[in-house]
Amino acid sequence: MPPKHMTTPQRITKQSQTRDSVIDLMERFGVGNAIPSERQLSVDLGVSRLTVRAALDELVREGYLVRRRGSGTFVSEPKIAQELTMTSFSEDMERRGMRPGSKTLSLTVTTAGAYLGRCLHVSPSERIVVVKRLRLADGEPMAIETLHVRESLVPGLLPTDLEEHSFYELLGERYGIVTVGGTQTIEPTVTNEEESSALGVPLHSPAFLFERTTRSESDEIVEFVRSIYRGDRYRLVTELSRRDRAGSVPVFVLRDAG
Amino acid sequence: MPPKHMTTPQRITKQSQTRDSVIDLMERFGVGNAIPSERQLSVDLGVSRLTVRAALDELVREGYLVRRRGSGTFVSEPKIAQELTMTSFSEDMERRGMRPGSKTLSLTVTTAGAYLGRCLHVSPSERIVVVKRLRLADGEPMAIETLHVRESLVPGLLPTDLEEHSFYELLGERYGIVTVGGTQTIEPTVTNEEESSALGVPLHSPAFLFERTTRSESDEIVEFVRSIYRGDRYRLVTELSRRDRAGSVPVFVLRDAG
DNA sequence: TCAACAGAGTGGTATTGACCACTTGCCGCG
DNA sequence: CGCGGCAAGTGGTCAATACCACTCTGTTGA
Repeated sequence: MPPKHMTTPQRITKQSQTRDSVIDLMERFGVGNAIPSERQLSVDLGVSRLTVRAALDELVREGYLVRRRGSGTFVSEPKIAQELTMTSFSEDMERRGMRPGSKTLSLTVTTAGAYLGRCLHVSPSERIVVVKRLRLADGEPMAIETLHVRESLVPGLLPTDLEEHSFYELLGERYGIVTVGGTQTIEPTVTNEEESSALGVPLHSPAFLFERTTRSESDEIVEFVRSIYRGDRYRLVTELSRRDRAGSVPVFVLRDAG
Repeated sequence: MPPKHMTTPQRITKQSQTRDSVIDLMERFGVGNAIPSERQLSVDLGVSRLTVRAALDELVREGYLVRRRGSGTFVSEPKIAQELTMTSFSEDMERRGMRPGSKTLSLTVTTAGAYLGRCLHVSPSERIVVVKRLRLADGEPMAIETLHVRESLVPGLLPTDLEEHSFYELLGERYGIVTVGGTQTIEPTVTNEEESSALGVPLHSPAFLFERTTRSESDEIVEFVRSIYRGDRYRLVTELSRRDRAGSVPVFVLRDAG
């Protein structure tokens, strides 16, 4: 049964190959140094300068490179911040050079009910797996994550599975579900008794409330996640610009303790 | 005395002219309809197709247009949300179709001190104007804004000035200071007694704390603003995507009351 | 010795031309 | 009447080329 609607979300284009080559070069040249000029890259990689520019444009937008007109294109400081994009807690922590941890507080199965049913686009009577996890960075509690997913999507899911793997890895490797996008909302909130004791912060401490729904390739809702992030350890940082051409990407910054 | 370092932040390029033309067309064709094809635009506007594409790329990134391969480029739903970019409260409210308001709570002059001096890149003994304003939308309090700016930059600033004009308009028109960018951080917090009574919310209500420093053309720090936004009326919304090419721009959404 | 200048190199913008993959709707065949 | 396929039109990608404005550096002249 061939897929009727074959989407090619990750087509191999010269631009994406160029992007990857440039990323290699960035590591080789190191932070603060200039990479070869656009014209040079276009010769070396055998693509047109336009293609090189398109690839560099991306990397500049994502903050990996800085252009200086008349001077060159330079590798920028590595961000100690998480882009506010589709990354898992585990991936994020590894990028920061910290040891990610996950402690499953509970794993229960209930029916969706009205609110969850609407979030997940399923019948209110659908059986839903609810997993509550404590997220750790170098052993310190950083966030509480409550995951909601249809039981039929992840049969046989065990609490220990989630302690060793990223949930997105599990979805992709064991269940063959590829996530492609989602919507996330962020609000300020305060911790309740349960959250305070789990996170080790005073009662009613300021915190970020993240709510995220994730979609699969076939545009189905895969999960609904509700996360509480410690407000004393995280902040959002945005570079602003007037009538900007590039479009800055906010980053989610983990602060130093104390 | 000619400026030694003449920057041209807003050069007139064919791309920007094309952008403006397309914005006109968008309004003429209306939401949901397709604008002329890239090839057609390139003929009509007398520019190359790549130039058209570059202009459309921007508008797509900013969410005004949606491309459908093989079909056309369509005007997307107007966002009821504020991009997390360099816009003033007044501009933002007008775009939402609400009546912006501003009530100056206090205007004092002090010395910068250690912390403010660092934020504004001035001596701790520098004289600083501190303005505390209540921001209203259709008469309802939405945020408290505390503005810090060097007195020497804005001589003769009056409380009433700020009730009738956007501060950025004042800076540009009366003082000849053009702002070009800045950095903004966002944290969760709770309201104190003063903030609660001014905003009309219970004590210790969740709120967003925005801190923003703004730079001028000559790369000097112009202002430092600390704002408290009601957490029950605002939320941040982000569209997520895996390995996205476009880079999604988070938006700051004003929720319905109640 | 030092300042001013010229040139090479860089990113920024723009054009023209071409091919591919996809969507859509029309037309003709069964 | 219904269905399939074909063709036109669309956005997506890429090449080769040209010129501009800016930065930096090395040379030259005072």
